[in-house]
Amino acid sequence: MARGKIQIKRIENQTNRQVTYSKRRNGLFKKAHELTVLCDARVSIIMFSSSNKLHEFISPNTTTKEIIDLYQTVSDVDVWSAHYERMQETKRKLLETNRKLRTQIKQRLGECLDELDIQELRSLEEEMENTFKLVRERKFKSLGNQIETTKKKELRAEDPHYGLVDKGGDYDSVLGYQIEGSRAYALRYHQNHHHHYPNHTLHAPSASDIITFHLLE
Amino acid sequence: MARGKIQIKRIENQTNRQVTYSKRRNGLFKKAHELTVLCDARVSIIMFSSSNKLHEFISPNTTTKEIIDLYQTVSDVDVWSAHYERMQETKRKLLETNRKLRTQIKQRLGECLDELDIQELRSLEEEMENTFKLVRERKFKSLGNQIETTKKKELRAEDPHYGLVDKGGDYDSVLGYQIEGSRAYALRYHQNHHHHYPNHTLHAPSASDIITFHLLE
DNA sequence: GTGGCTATTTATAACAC
DNA sequence: TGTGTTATAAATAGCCA
Repeated sequence: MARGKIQIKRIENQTNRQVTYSKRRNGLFKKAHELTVLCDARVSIIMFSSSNKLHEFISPNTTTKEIIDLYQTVSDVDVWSAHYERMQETKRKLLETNRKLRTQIKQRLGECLDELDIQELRSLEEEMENTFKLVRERKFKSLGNQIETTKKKELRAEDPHYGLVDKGGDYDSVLGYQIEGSRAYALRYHQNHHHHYPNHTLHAPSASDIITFHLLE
Repeated sequence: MARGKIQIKRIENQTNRQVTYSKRRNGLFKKAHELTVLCDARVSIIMFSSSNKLHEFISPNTTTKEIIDLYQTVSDVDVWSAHYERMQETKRKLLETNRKLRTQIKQRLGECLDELDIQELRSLEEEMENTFKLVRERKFKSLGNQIETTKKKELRAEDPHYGLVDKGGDYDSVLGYQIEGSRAYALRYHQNHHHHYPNHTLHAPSASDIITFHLLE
């Protein structure tokens, strides 16, 4: 018998509280189940007792994970906000950094020069010249190494048939530029011209040079 | 009047179902609230109607996020894994792209040339020369514009005091080109292992797990 | 989609085993 | 701890606004 009006107030007696928790929990779950069936709704109840024991109810034909996923999608209270927003922010910054890097590369391909002022143009000009020289040097060195290697090889093979200069003149056809990267995106740059290098006696101009940058998104 | 025994079976009448949903939902929430107060428990109810409308109850002094976090920790249901992994993958790709972009810029500054083969060096050399020319042209054009502007200004101001050549002759001493966007990002993952409770199937941890992403500079 | 109303059905507090 | 009983409080279906 429910003797006397029930006070909605914390039950101080530990035992009574525990008993009430158990009974009312069952009542709540029963109601939830009825609601599910009667009204064709999906209900998730997650509860922790004062002693931190977990009990849950979930409507048949669904899962707690589903409900929570849906909850997150539908509600603006994104439950996972702390992590989510931090990761979103990180992503935003990475994309921004990425964008800047792409711009810089474009400028080094001679594009988007409108955005630069005179000082920047001057610096970029200088940079291009410097790097051009560095790369040329490096190329010579690389060529030299290859020639050395080839020379030694040929000597070892006792095969004096080929001349060194001829060997060197054919290098353009030796190596194929390998394009790495699957998801080709962003920027692609094809070049197809001959170039004359006034101070460059060793250079053997190729039929076509192709430079391709595949930048992943 | 509760006329007749209630059948726990889907209410086919759309209107009645809606009304019952509304009323029973309130009843359920009321019960949940009472349980919260009487038994000092924490309850989260998330429900979706048959028309996919979201309704939720959450005990005072807590949040749905708290409950779900705790639920995830205690139960084996990894509620966030899908989102988490998706974002991790995105971040990983962005960082990788970033790294490649940086490498390309470095190569255009004459660094990291060791990684390039002879063909790549040749292409890069050509690129540098081309861009150098383009930038130089652009610079001249820009300078020309400035000189024109200055000339007109001075003519208008009737101030022949300054020579045009002197005006333009000092540009090289101005600021160098700054490469920006060279910040490095890194990701840290902290997780406190929760306690193991051998005798409890489900129990709340005393310390919650924390996942933190640090954006490093 | 609420907010009464009322006859009934349900839930449950207190007690007992 | 759990389970049952019972007097009473609450919930609520159907109806009207």
